[in-house]
Amino acid sequence: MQDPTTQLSIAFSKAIVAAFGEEYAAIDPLIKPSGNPKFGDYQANVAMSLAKRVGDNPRNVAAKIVDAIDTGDWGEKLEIAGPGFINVHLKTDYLISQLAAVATDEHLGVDQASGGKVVVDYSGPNVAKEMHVGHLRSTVIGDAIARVLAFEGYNVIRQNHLGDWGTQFGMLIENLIDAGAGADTHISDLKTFYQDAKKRFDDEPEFKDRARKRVVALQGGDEKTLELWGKLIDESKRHFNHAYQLLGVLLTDDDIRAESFYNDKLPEVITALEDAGKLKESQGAKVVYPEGFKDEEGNPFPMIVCKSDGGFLYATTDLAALRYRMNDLKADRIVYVTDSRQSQHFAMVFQTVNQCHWRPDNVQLDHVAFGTVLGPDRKPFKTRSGDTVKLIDLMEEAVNRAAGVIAEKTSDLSEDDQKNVARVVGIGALKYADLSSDRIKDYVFDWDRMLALEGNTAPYLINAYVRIQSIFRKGEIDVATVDASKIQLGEDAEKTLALKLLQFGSAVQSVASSLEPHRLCTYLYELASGFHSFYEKCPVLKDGVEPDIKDSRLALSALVARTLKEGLNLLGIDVVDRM
RNA sequence: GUGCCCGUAGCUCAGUUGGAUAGAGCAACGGACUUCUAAUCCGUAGGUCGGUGGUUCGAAUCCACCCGGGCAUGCCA
Repeated sequence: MQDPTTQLSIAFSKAIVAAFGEEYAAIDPLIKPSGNPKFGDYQANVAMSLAKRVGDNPRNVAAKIVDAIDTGDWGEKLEIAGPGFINVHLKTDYLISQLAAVATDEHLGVDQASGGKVVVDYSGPNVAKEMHVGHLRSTVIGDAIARVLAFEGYNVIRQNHLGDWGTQFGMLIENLIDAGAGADTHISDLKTFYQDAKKRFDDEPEFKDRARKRVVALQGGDEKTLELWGKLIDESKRHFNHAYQLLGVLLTDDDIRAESFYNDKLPEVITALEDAGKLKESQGAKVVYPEGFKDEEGNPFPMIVCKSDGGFLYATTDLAALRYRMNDLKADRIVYVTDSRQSQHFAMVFQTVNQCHWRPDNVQLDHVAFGTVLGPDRKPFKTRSGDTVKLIDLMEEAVNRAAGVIAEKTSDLSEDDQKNVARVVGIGALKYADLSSDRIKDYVFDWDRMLALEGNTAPYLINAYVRIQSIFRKGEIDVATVDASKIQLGEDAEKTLALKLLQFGSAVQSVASSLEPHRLCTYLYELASGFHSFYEKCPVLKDGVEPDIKDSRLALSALVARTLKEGLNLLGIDVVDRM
């Protein structure tokens, strides 16, 4: 379906062609929702920029567009204001028919892509290492992006690039053996397991020696060693899946394509680079020189793909993974969700596949970079003792703190319900805090702020949803019985809400193209805020409300609830019916 | 040294890719509860958008140069 922005863009484009000629068909009419109601519902800002091209003053240009436009069933009134803004007042009937169309659309007015396959690479924890706060962002942001793209109609392939290979596995396997690796061994705490192995590797020469030999055995494909290695992976997956389940992300074992998956493809990468004429030698290592990268002396800056001892590096693995995703998975777009410290690395990897002409023209590569989670001291978030914060601990604390907030409020919820609300609100708050600010920036972690009922937080949004559920519960009304075509927009608060509801599609669309989930958060916050204003001003069930007004407000509320629920779902956040 | 990113109210953040008087929340102050749940709403106050130039009808947004801060900079990932 066409939202107002799309519909107006088409009408304005036609008017521009009618007024100035076919050569202006590609001009963007610059339609935006008006920031201020006194400037109408939407505005077209095209007249000012067009004025120079057609050699006329902007207000004349605006007048010609207004004369030529067919306002069809949507335009109530068009006004020219200021230097040449065209302010559009929409017909109420049009808004209502649009609301009805959105309400009957299972995608709530989100345009569906005509196919296309997108690989989203996210989370990527390391085997035998505890997931920590550093994994939160990749996992949460990546999951939201995967959900949004799937909702847009893309075929989304999630890829969890587990770190399951490398020299550290020598010490980890030896440590596992010493811990008594039996068939039913469980590692209760990955963090101490890893730290213990590391400490022994540093302190015990005998252990270090065994670890080195074990690496050779692993790389040589020794059966017993591979079995132990597999044990480590299974144990780690058990931990990861527990975290994913509590966090509520989509990742499953089927999404795992670990580093080791690419082991047998690494020699091909080197051969292919050689065939492309891009493989060079430098100080005994094999390297490529991606264009545009220079070292401190201004010389070409290498990316090492094969060490002087013959070993491969993560650049090699990433090239192999990229080739696999383009050639075997047939992806049209490949999205990497990692922290911004890897920006240069990915820029070099992407540049390399471009230079080798490995990337088909239609394939788009994106590095979705994000900043660091900071503590109150504005330094990377750590525990009091200076340790990294375990992801599990973070989630447990979120739930506990949410439970504390709930307990403060009087509530008739059962104990089980309270637990569930604490889980949904706590985890939702944690994820929303991570998603709601521009991902490229670092953000300051603050429990009180993310759990606050005011402001741009998950609890505030969930509360708006809960209030709507409360209305239907109180009125004993089945949501399925409301009819959006019966909506009336008599009050300003109702109209504001209606306009906001119609913008869900473009909000989702802008996340799909920019890969910035915070845009959806901003939208949902404005929607929830608009609902709360409406809730204050526009009684629904109270005495004295005419039946048709009541039905209208119920329909409006129902659509807000659906939009909030769907929007939060796209962010990977649940709702509850009462809190 | 070089490259990338960031700098907006006391604090935490938005700002729809160049549009109208830069917006929220917190904190401060003043209002609204026999309630469809006050877990909310309404109002007041708070700004040299790091700085200086430039581009143009118009700049927080684009370009240049500075100032601060973060990150990355060949054989870890």
